[in-house]
Amino acid sequence: MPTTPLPAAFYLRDAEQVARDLLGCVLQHDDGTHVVSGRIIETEAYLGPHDPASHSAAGRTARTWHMFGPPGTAYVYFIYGMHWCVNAVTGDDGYGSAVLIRALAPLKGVDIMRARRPKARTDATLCDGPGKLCAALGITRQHDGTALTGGSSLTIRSGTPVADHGVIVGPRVGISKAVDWPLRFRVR
DNA sequence: ACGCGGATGGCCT
DNA sequence: GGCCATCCGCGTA
Repeated sequence: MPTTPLPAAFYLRDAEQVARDLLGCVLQHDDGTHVVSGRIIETEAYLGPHDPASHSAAGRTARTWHMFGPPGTAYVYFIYGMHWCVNAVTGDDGYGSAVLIRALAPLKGVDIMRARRPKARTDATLCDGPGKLCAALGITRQHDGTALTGGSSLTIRSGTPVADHGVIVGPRVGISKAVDWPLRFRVR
């Protein structure tokens, strides 16, 4: 029996809670030829327009359009002229909160990941960064605005739950505002 | 084991 | 024009 994607109701909660609960779940890309997936081991919450570090703080622009979409939407953006990053939109449609997927532990299609990321020296470094995991899974602009809840090639599915004592909470990285807000979650 | 800087391009002011 | 929710390689220990 195939696993089923997490429903929209899962994402219709505070970004902080969704970020915590996404740990242990599985991000999967099935392009029709290959299935590539990984267990989510690091996330960051971006709370909404009132969060200075959130892309939604600048309002709904062409770039940030899908961050304001319905819960369970993929918000994929291009950064530093080189890298893609993927978020899961949370909260009410139009609100503008999301969870950045920061790292995975490879599960399926490791050989495909290695072909897509020939510079990775070990399996552990195939997906241990937001740009790396998008490269390894083949996530690009084509996934921006698609539903993670099914009907698209990119989905998030339930996995092995992570106990509270197995979660490390800390500040978000790579940002210049609200640098002390403890919204980064990582599997120990 | 760190720290630093170049790559590289879209978007907002 | 400047700023990025990054990655990689090279330098110094």
